[in-house]
Amino acid sequence: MDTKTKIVQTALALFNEQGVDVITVRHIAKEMGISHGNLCYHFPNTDTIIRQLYDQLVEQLTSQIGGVITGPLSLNRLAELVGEVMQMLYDYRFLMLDFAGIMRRIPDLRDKHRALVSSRKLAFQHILTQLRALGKLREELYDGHDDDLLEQFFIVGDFWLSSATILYEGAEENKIKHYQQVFLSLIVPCLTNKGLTEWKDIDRKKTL
Amino acid sequence: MDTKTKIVQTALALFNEQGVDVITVRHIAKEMGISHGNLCYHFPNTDTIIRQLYDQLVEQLTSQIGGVITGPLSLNRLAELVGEVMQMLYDYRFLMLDFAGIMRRIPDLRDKHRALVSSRKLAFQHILTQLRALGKLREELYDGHDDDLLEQFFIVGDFWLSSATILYEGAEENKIKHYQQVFLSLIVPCLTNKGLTEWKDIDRKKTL
DNA sequence: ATCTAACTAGTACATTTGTTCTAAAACTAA
DNA sequence: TTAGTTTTAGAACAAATGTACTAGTTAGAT
Repeated sequence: MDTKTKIVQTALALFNEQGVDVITVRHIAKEMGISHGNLCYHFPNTDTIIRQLYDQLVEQLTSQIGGVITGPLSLNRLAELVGEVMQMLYDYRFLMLDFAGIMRRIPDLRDKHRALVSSRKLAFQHILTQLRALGKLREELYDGHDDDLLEQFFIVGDFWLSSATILYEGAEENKIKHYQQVFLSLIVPCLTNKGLTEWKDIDRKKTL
Repeated sequence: MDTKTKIVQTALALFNEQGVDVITVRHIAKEMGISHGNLCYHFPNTDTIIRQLYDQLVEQLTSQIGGVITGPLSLNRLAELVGEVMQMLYDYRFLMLDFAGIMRRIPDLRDKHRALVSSRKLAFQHILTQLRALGKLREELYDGHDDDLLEQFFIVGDFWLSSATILYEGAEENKIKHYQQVFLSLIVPCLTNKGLTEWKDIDRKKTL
């Protein structure tokens, strides 16, 4: 395999295991069994690697989300999407666990992320209107509630992993499913009776 | 003022301004105009200072929350409580912005925080039952929805500041109020018509 | 007045980290 | 082959940091 991609992969693993703040180029080089001089030839510092990893994640996310908002939408499909996105975030969990710190240290990423959020915001808005058109979502409870809901999506979506490392005590393999449920329960109280029945139906099927 | 408390205060200011990860005992000492040897006499390292600051915050929080759950509860009082707690978290924002990292580095704090969360969980559960008894809160939409709601509280409550540093673009003095609104909007879709009218009434009064 | 403990300044040292440089090795194209 | 480019290893250096130590100073108790 290409040294460059191998560096990125090794870095990802180490970041996820030990945290992005304690891993240096020397650690990564040692883990790979190459000299750190060599590593610095490809990536002068860890921030460059982080940038690369972030780009990878964003690429995966946008293609995934983009695929969904074009197709037909059901609550079931929405639930699947959330699960898939969360799995991706989990694969790059080092980013999510130091989000604020990384974004402060690397301003490029902050700007890039804002762009990503804008696109995600549009996607979610699209989903809300579509659900409402299908009679599954209640009307806004007050002016601007949709915006508040979107913000909730972003906070829970970006920081469920941080919260999990502190509070979650269940089995690791159920973690994503658990927080998928927490995320989706943001929207459940906003469903109409029609939407709610559909939702409970999904739930029933899954537990079978 | 006591040197010890002055160290803690200076550290808090520097942590909040520049981030907990870039501030060392030498920085704090320099800012205070004392030798870092002296500072290390009082606090051998920054982690000890962080521990102290965390304890301060927890003390403030518990006394605040404890005061509320004993008294009579209205949605208005709940909104006030959320605002007050958020103000406290803002005063110690360095903690919230590196939450996962700090908790990983200082395991004592993680345990302490879990205890805090347990008590907060009870407090919130208490609030939910009380609101429901007063006919302001809808029944659970599905079995376990209250638990999901509590988790949402904790994620939004602990990480609104992190999200804000990345996404919030409004005026600094409106920040807390904005996220107070986002937090409270978690519960609004779960209100009964009675609760909703009361809620809108608060809103109307505030905007007057 | 004196003794003791608390406090403070400053020094010193080992590690770590980011960064740069040199030179050797491997590879590629003509 | 050969010339040039890319890749690699390793050394070297400055700056920062955690930690420990020494030696003064202060303040309060007896």
